Amino acid sequence: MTTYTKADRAPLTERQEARRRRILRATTQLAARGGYESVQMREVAELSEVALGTLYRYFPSKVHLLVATMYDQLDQLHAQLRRRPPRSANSRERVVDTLLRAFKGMQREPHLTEAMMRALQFADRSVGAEVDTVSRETTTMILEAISGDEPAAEPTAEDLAVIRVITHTWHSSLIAWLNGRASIAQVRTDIETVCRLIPED
Amino acid sequence: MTTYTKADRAPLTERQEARRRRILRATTQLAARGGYESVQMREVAELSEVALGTLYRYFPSKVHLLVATMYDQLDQLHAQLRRRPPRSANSRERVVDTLLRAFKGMQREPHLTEAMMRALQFADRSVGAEVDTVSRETTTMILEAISGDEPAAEPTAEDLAVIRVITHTWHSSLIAWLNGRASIAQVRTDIETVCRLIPED
DNA sequence: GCGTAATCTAGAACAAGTTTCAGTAACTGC
DNA sequence: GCAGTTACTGAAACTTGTTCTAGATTACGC
Repeated sequence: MTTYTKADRAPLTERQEARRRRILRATTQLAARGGYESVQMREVAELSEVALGTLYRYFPSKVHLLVATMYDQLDQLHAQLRRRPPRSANSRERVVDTLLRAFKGMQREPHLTEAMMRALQFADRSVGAEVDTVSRETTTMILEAISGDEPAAEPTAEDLAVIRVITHTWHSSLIAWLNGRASIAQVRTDIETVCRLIPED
Repeated sequence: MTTYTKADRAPLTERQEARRRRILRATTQLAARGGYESVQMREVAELSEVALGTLYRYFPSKVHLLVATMYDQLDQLHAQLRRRPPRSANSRERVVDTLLRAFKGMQREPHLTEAMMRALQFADRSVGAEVDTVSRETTTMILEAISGDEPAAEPTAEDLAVIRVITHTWHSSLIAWLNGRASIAQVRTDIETVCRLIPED
């Protein structure tokens, strides 16, 4: 069993780590207030007390910054899920529970969610690595929900395909809700619908 | 049965209609050449021989412009599908065929696809109406594939949920491919996987 | 501690989306 | 066919993401 370490990055000095945290905190704060367009690079720099150039050295674009923020938030969610994992009897239910719980959290900070999701969807090739990181973390979370207490078998290609489809639905559906094109009930329905792809156990 | 008319817009004079066409053509051209970032509003204006202000009168933002382009392309695809509809025996297969055929078309113009898809995913509330239009058209296409030659029954809420999930997967999967994060085979797999939600008939 | 290289700062400069405005052209109702 | 309104043009201005520069600061090997 591997330990879950932070994503590998070039090693940072303490002050650098602190700067990085300040930047992410400022981003979260601004995003929570007004969503994607309220995250303005100059404001992030000012609020985190860092020069604009430095901000760009840490995160090479606004999208990188927001995807990193997403990873950060996802990490917190993941930790929370490990503390109190869903307790339903079958894997399908556990996945639905997991996603609905995540959704509930996101409803509490719709602007923040919007900012992160927009960035994630808008990301192009240059953000590939970071998006993959988020994607892997999401996959892990769903896999853990599927396995429950069990030893967590190696996922098959089929499993991974299903998880990809679930993730796709999860993201698009969330965006539709954030844009007022889908109701909360619809998001829930979509999640339940797509989770029917998980074989009963 | 309702006739399939063009999306309703304020009535335009002939020259206005011509301007609109020129703009969309220019957009398609630029997008096909270099994708989302090559569609620059000043260039679109110049290429379509229209003042920048006029461009903005017709399409209030770059995203509006690209979503309108998407609708336009979708319309052509739809017409083509009506001429030569998929002939498979069951609805599930027909939907898979439809989406794979669309995918094949998109592989021919990856930059154009990228531009339209990025815009569609990035669109916020202000583009809600236009995105809905695209969404309805897509839904119609999938519904027609499901019904085949049959009279096309009124879709149930369940049908619509499945179609939403399919559409979500379709879009996200395409984006992942365009960004080099998924292979063509993966897109195909994802489509086949999500289509298992369509009940056998 | 000292010299050197990497990092950080403040601020200007640049790029592309969007807005604005004064003047001209095209349509509409009569 | 004309008056009045609406639409179009060309150009400048404004906004925000991104890049660049010169000088100050910090980290690091010795």
